[in-house]
Amino acid sequence: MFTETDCADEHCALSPPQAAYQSRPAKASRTQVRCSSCSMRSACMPSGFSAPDLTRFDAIVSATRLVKRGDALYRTNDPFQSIYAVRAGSFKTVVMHRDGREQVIGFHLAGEVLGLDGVYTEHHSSDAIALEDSSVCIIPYVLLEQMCAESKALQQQVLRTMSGEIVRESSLMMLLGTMSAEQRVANFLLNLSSRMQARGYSPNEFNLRMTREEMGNYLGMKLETVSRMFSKFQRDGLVQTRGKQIRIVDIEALERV
Amino acid sequence: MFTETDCADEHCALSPPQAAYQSRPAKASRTQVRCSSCSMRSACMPSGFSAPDLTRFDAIVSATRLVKRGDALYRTNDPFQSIYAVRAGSFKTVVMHRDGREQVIGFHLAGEVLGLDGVYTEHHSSDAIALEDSSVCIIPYVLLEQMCAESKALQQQVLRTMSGEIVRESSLMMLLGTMSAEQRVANFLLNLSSRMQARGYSPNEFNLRMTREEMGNYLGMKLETVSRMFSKFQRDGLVQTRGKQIRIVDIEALERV
DNA sequence: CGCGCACTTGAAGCCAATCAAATCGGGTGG
DNA sequence: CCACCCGATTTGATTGGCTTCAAGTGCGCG
Repeated sequence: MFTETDCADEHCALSPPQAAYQSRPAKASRTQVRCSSCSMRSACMPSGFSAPDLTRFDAIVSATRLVKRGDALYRTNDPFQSIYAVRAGSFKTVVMHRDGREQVIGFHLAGEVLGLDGVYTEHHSSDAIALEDSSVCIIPYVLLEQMCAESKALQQQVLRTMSGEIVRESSLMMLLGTMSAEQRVANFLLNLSSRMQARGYSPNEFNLRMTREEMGNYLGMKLETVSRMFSKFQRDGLVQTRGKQIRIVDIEALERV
Repeated sequence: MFTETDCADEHCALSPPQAAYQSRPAKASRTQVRCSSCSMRSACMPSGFSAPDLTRFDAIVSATRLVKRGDALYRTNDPFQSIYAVRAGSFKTVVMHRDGREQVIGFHLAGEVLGLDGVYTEHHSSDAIALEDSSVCIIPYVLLEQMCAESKALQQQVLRTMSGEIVRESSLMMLLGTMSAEQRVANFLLNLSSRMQARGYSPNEFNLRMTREEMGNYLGMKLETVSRMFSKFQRDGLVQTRGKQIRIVDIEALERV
């Protein structure tokens, strides 16, 4: 929900280099962006918004921010002020263990929301790192809260989004708690595939924006194991990979794993 | 948040058997219960509620329901109508894999909320099973939504609760993704310990309400492994166990694991 | 061109799962 | 009250899957 994109870019790096990327702390750009004309809108705001709702919402989402590959949108313990919608690019969110090991909580594509973890304590409890040069819409939380009191549709949407995050995390726990390495990787690819499809890309062929290690940190396994599973799927004719390029050859077989 | 208990019972089974337990689908009892006089209130509604807020909230939480040990409060795909606050007793929430393996998503003690997963699709995405004879406060979601539009404090509280659930699940993912069996069990005991303490019980000595298998399904391991870790901690003088009774002897050592 | 980083692949080791058996404990019926 | 039963738990022996360690390859970029 809540994203805006006026550029129909390739969901990879930001399309034209309209401005030099800023380093943190970055000033947000105030170029007029509009949800009403955003190409991510269908992914971002699943219907139900009336025209006046949309107009009001446009008003509070007046800024965007560019985040360079590898940079943080926010970090653990940063004070919570806004949630973000990915306009273009992609992010990972990560929680760190004291010993340095990290668990990737999620990968976030264009049209998805980031930062809801901060509502609880008013501080973020994870790091959000850009996997590529990316841009986000900034949604100041106090304004969102305020608008929720005024618009029933928006309130419902916010609650639904939060609940969706809870459900998403539940199924990741299922994956981490009960599945074999092979099943985890298959599951991961299928999940990415359907999300790519929902964004209008081919579900069978796309680019992985994260490293094997990041996938491993997401799936609860080592990068070598991820690599081995990719090789195995390739041997068995389920996928074809070349580095970060992936082509899903036999989606049904992948589902049966 | 949102629990009520007028009986200061032993956080285990329901205190006096005031009524025969009903089987599902159960009619909710309409005995007058009040958040304002609820012993779980501090755990349930972390301050910030004005007197009028509280009164209004009392009005929508007018019913409770008894759930017998082993029975479901709701099941996956049940239509979502209410969220629940545990008044007395305890629950597990579970998601099932197609092959029958199950992942326990959480254990819920008195004063904790259940059912937020249902907001997303208007159907529950997990089963909630009572670990012992328990009772819950029923909070009809449509009324809650409505009241959220009227009370800023309540709206904030609901959003915070949801966010808290997201954060809680994140740290469980961290556990499942990165920790050894030993660390998982230690972590689990410490977590329970602090929650018992928050409820006014001894943090060092309490009853485990779930079986070894349920702990294993929560921690992503087999019941035998859970048992072995308990034995190991006992050998090393960190805890003493006798069946479901547990006494934490060396909490610092447990934290260092 | 060559450096560094990401990735692949092989071999060995280890932790947790599996299989198996014994014990405990609570509840029941004789 | 006691014998018995069944589920829960503990413990041991073995297996297997994933990690660890190590070496080598591929590739983008300065």
